[in-house]
Amino acid sequence: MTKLVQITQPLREWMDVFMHRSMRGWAQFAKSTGLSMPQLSILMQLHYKGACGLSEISERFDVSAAAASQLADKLVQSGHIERTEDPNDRRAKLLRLSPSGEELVNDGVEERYRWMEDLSTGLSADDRAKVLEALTILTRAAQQLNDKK
Amino acid sequence: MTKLVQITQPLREWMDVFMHRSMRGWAQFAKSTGLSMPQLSILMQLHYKGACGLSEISERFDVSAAAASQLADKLVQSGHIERTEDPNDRRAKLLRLSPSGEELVNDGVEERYRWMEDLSTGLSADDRAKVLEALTILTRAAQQLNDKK
DNA sequence: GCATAAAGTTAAGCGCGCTTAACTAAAAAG
DNA sequence: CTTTTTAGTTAAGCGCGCTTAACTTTATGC
Repeated sequence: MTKLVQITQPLREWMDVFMHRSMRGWAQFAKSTGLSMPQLSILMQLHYKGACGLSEISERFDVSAAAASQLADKLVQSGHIERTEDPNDRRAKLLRLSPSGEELVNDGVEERYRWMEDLSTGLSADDRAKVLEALTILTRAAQQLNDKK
Repeated sequence: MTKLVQITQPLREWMDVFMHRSMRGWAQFAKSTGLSMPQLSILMQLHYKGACGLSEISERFDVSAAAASQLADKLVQSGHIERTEDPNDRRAKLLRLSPSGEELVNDGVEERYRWMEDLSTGLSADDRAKVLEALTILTRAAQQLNDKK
């Protein structure tokens, strides 16, 4: 237990800093692009998980099919996504990022990365190596935790 | 430059995992409490930065004074914050978390922490020590970066 | 002391995200 | 081959967050 107590404090401090930073950052980015958070979330989803149908959007974001359809509509109209027919199922539509949508998400993600990269470039080579190793450990642990559940 | 290239990849992977996780988590938490994200953000603010006036809310969230006032209204009505007079300036109001508001934010924060603590408890003592050290380094670096700007 | 600035409130109005309900069309099940 | 399920759309309606505009009250600057 003493080990856990020891690690708890730094863990929490880091999470506070990082969560604050990234949430603020995304909110600002959304505002700067004129997108709402739900719209931006859909773009992010398509970026990270690839093209999918509307029902998948509706499920992952826990909203009605109608809501998903309407959100997608706006994103099509603003040119950020493309809605094509699914060749395997003529009921379904395939949503995918348009080139401009892809660029937009990339810009947002890059902006977010930049802060952390600035952080790491200010470190000594030694510290940077430690951070690198720790993040690799954490990322792997997160994947394992995800797989289990 | 090779050092930077080396660290870039793990940094980005970790950020992807962590940002995803925390954003999803907060969105779900907001939904479960019946609060909107703007409302929750104000509660978080009061939690981390302490009581403040409406003008400060309006400034930090980049919304009009009217918007801030109305949001505060709802939070008062739902019992999450208290709006009292500022003894030093009779124009100003002081917003602070009510006990129930404090509890709500704490619950949300705890929930967020838990994931990361679960992550770290799955690690070997050795890895945990490395993570601990790295996060301490990063937190300090973040504070320095903040101070500079 | 008087004009100006600052803090907050209230009201009208707009777009958005969301829901339910009613619908079309295609796939799956029997 | 008919019934049921699944994917998606459209329309009506609601609450919310936000803005501008008009206003009150208190503090500040000259």
